[in-house]
Amino acid sequence: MTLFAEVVFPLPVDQSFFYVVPAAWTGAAKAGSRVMAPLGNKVQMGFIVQVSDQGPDRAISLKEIIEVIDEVPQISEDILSFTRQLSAAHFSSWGEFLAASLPPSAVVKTTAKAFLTEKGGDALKEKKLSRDEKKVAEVLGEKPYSLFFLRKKTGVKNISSLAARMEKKGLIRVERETKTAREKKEIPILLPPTQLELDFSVDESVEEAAGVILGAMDKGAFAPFYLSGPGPKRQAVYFLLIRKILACSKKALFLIPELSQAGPLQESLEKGLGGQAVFIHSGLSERARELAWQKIRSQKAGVVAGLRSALFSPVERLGLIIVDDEHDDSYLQLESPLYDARRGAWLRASGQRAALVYGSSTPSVEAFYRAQQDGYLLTLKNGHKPKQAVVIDDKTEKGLISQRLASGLQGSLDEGKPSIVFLNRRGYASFLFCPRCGHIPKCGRCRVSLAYHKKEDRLVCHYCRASQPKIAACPECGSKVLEPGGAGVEAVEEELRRLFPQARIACFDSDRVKGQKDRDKVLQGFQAGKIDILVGTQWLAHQTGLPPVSLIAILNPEALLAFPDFRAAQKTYLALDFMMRLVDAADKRSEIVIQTAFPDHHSIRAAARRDYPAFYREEVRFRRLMNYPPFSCLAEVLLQGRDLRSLAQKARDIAGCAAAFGRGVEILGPAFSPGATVRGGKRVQVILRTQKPELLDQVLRECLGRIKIKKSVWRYP
DNA sequence: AGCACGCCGACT
DNA sequence: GTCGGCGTGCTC
Repeated sequence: MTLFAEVVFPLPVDQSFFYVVPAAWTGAAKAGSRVMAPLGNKVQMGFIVQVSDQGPDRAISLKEIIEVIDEVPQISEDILSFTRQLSAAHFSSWGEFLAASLPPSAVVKTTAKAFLTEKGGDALKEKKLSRDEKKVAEVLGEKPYSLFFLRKKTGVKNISSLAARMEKKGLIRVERETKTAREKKEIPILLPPTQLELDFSVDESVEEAAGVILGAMDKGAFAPFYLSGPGPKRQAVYFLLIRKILACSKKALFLIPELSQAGPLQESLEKGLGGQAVFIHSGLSERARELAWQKIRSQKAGVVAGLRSALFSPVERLGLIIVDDEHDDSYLQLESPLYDARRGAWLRASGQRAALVYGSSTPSVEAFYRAQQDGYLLTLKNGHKPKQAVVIDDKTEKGLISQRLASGLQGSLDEGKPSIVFLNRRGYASFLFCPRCGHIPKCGRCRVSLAYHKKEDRLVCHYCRASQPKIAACPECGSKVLEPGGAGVEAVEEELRRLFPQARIACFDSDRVKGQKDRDKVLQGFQAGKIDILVGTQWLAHQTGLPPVSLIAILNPEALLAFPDFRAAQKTYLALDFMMRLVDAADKRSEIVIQTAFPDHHSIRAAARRDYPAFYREEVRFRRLMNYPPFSCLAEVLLQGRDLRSLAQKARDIAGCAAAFGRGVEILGPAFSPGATVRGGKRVQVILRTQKPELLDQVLRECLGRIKIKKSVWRYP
């Protein structure tokens, strides 16, 4: 009897492949085993996901598996089933998810090394080679290189096909070898100076919430919860739950969205649980990562904490998954394999009959609503009211920095305390305009206004990053003056220097701060008190190791409201809340100033008062009125491609397919996606909306199953 | 992802 | 006319 294996590969391909299992391997070939199998003209590592005596439905000639690597399957049933569901939910590669659940050493990669042949050497001497061939031959003349380095050294874009052509001609020889991941340098987490743990008391609301969850955990069934309340109180609940998990020798996963919050958690996990906790993050060295994985796989880690990818840790006897700061969109992985770790946590917890606890002090509207409706919301008492912000109406002020803010900054300077000024706009001005004819220089490709960067004296397109020298005169009417509009961080920095010539001011944006070195230099300088005022974009707020400061100023947060996204208000609220957290709560004289043209918008007003319920009430009203999630189901389908014509055709195919479902499916678009051009490709978006989630599932499966194109799908709720 | 095949502009 | 650029499609 012939045995067949269905195999998936860690490639960005949402598809499985069938192979014949040779007699020699029939014993070892099991679902979850790693195999080496021929794919195209290479041998690739893949994962068996199913073994059966039935081949595929369609008649295709099958190849044989070359080798079954594992005697015992490396991937457990649980992980197999979890990743299959996750992949189906996101139209994302199953094989890539499986690779994510293995230590780097277990992911076999094939690398190609190129050697110059004698014939190639002769051809180089005799100058018989084309421009690119010559480059390759010259580089390989020194010594053999991998294709990866060959591309770097020669700058030839399509190096693999060139190498293949040269190999055919006998100019070079390409040897393939299987390799495990290469060594990486360790990046330590910058710990912020120890902050006072306010309000860590276990009050009755903490005990009550923990009691409810513990009760559900005792039953050993899947149970979701949403823990709404201040951070320290949530932390207290989490630790009660974890202690219980460890007591009955089960395991817990603890997810956080970003490294910037990792420091304190890592500390308290290590302090509180000793050797039981493993923290995995992107900064770990290969060796440290390997050790962590060994500890997880030998089931010695009671708690695995980390960012979204920790979700794939192969822990058995999983009893609890914590997803803290649920509102944070860092739970979305935007590169292949695409997924939403919040949805993933739900799938994994329900598959392994574990308790699931989402937590946040500023929940996403969709999740909060659902928790309320389905009766799994647990609210923790608010402790000390956090510091509120002073809101200044921009329209009544002249200049970039209001009187009120200037005096606040002066106060901080006088006391020798640090301040941060946020403005989410890079460069000096977001556009230039001609005061005589009103012309605004635009990017030829993206048709958006060009930003002016004064330091480089250039015009830059913030969409496609193309830049050009500043234009001296208006190209329309020849006027010699072009005026800046829409002030950016550079302009704020300039204005601050004018107002406070004696102050030490630095600017933190992606233009000025490039790479780890710059970053550390500025942040360490700020930590050490060598900078009085730090000006930055929102990027600054997401850095690890920022010390609490005595004045936070936020300029024009309303820019975030302009995004064409139904969650714009929520994003604005979250961004404001996030920046405001950096204020030094222990310093009674510290303050937060928000300068805005929309002081009455509900997200700005509520954020300034740190009043999430007020924001939620207003936002839910708006969502209901507009029939947005959570009152409908919405999927954003994003298509990527270089050729606009075929892109548009496929977008229309999808829209047409969805239209066949009739009135129950609302189709918005196709339209160009905000974000326009990415890496030489255009993006087109189709939004589908239904009332019932099952219908949306069905439509997506039907419409996206067959149409082959690089796509990403995000669903709400 | 990697690689082959196929179609268009600038060169021996 | 070819070379080589990129765009499209396939890999069991």
